[in-house]
Amino acid sequence: MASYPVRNDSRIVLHLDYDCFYASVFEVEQPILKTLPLAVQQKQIVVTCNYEARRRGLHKLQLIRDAKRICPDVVIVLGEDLTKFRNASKDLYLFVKDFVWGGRVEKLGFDELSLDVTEMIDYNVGVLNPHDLPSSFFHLDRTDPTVGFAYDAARFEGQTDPPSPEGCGSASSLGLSSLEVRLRIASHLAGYLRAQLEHVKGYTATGGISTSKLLAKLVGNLHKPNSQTTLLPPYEATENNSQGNVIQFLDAHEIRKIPGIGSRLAQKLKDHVAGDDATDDKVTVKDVRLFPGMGPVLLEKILRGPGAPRGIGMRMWNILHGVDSAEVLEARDLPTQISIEDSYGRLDSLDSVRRELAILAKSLIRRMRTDLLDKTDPTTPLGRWLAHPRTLRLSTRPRLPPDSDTGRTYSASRISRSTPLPPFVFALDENIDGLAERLVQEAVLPVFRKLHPDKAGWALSLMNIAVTNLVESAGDQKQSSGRDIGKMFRQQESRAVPGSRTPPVLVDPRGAANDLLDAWDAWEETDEPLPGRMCPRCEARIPDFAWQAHEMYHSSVD
DNA sequence: TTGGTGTAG
DNA sequence: GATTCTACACCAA
Repeated sequence: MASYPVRNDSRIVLHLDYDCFYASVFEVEQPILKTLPLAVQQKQIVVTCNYEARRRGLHKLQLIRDAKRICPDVVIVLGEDLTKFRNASKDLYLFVKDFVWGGRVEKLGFDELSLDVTEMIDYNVGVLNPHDLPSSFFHLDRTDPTVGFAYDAARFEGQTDPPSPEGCGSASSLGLSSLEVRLRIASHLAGYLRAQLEHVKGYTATGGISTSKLLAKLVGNLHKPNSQTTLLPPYEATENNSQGNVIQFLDAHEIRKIPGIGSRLAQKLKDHVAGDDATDDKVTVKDVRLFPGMGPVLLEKILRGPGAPRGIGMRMWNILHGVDSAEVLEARDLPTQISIEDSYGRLDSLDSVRRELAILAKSLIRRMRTDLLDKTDPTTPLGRWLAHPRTLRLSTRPRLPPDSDTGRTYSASRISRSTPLPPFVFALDENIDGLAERLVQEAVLPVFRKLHPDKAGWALSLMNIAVTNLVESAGDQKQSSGRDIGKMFRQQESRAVPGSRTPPVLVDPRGAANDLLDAWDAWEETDEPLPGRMCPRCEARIPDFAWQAHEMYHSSVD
């Protein structure tokens, strides 16, 4: 017999999805909009619209022209600048995270969260009074028993899938699996969090409750908007339920609807299970799962190819059985890249390119300052860089992809080139416009020529500039990469060059410190005294290997 | 490290 | 498909 994946249902995961998020941000700003059909515009399309607009036939990714024709009184707001969405998203994230023990909240884009609430649920299972489930109290705080909310633990909050037979109340609770109890309690936590989100912050959300990110997200899609769904046990096969609800639930899904299976993977899977003739058929998870010979090995063979991750066969086999071991990860402190882009009808003169690049560069430097600067430290009033991107990337999209005739194969529509990011962009006392102009002149235009060496002939529909390759500054309290800054200072003192009166200063840790740290590691291997010289500004001894960075520090701070 | 693909919202 | 403006993981070279 082939071996089948085994689910680990020890965790409880909530998924939250703010309803039509961009539109809601405007509605919170201007509540009158809630009563009107509202569409958010980027360029010539409706990126999202509120439910009043959907009732009148509008939908996401619709042409503005069509939207106006179908619903002439639609209110249209511009949503190309993502700043306010980014800010609202962060605010809501921090709001929710405050409730969740251990801060186990992961962000998926601007409008979705996954919460690992296992600890909270298991604690609340422990304090349950099995003789009086209807008057339970959910404890949101381990230490203060007054913090929480009353709820009825004999029933599920919101919807379930499959729908729960009415009237299976506390009487049957004796024989209930602990998973059912835990999911029931979790459904009330989800309901509470959604109510808080709505009443405190003004945002409605849709929820999903299950035992993994995958299942919670999928089941959350069942009842939208402003509702929630719990995937009901039994998850495993029983006498009455030959498959278990997880397989039942997943099997009905079209393969493309499974998170992680995009159009490419879906097409490959369809080609194999449906064959070349039946191209229009909807292929479901069940069709793939039960295909003759199906298993991790066949899946690996089907899905292998350029760009496919290793081990994808096994991962896919797991997913087809509802097995998702991916942990809920806390959102990063810092992004791995920041990019700004704009699209254009036709960009074909160097002058217009230069103008647009300057606009993009300004936004990029603004973003770097808002996302990469620590402004909380009073000793550095202008802010302190938490990370220094080392690479600048320019991407463009030619108006027509050169390989557009055959329609058959892929159109790698974007092309890009990179260059080191010149450090002057980190100067905080210069104005952004000046820095942006200089950045375009000295870095972006040279890469542009690398991308488009021909003087003409190109016509661009999109340009994107990004900073990547972020090197975190050696943090003041945080370990930058497992290295102990305090130890470095201590060792340095104990081995200070004889005759130097002042204790040596290594270098300001806000600089790009990684090269220094490497040099330090190398020196630690030796028994040599540390060579260095005095800095007149600091009246301190600076190690030679740190001298260059130390001068940069003065030039950027003074 | 760079340039590109695929996925997501 | 691509339409918008991103962000991330992962691949080969």
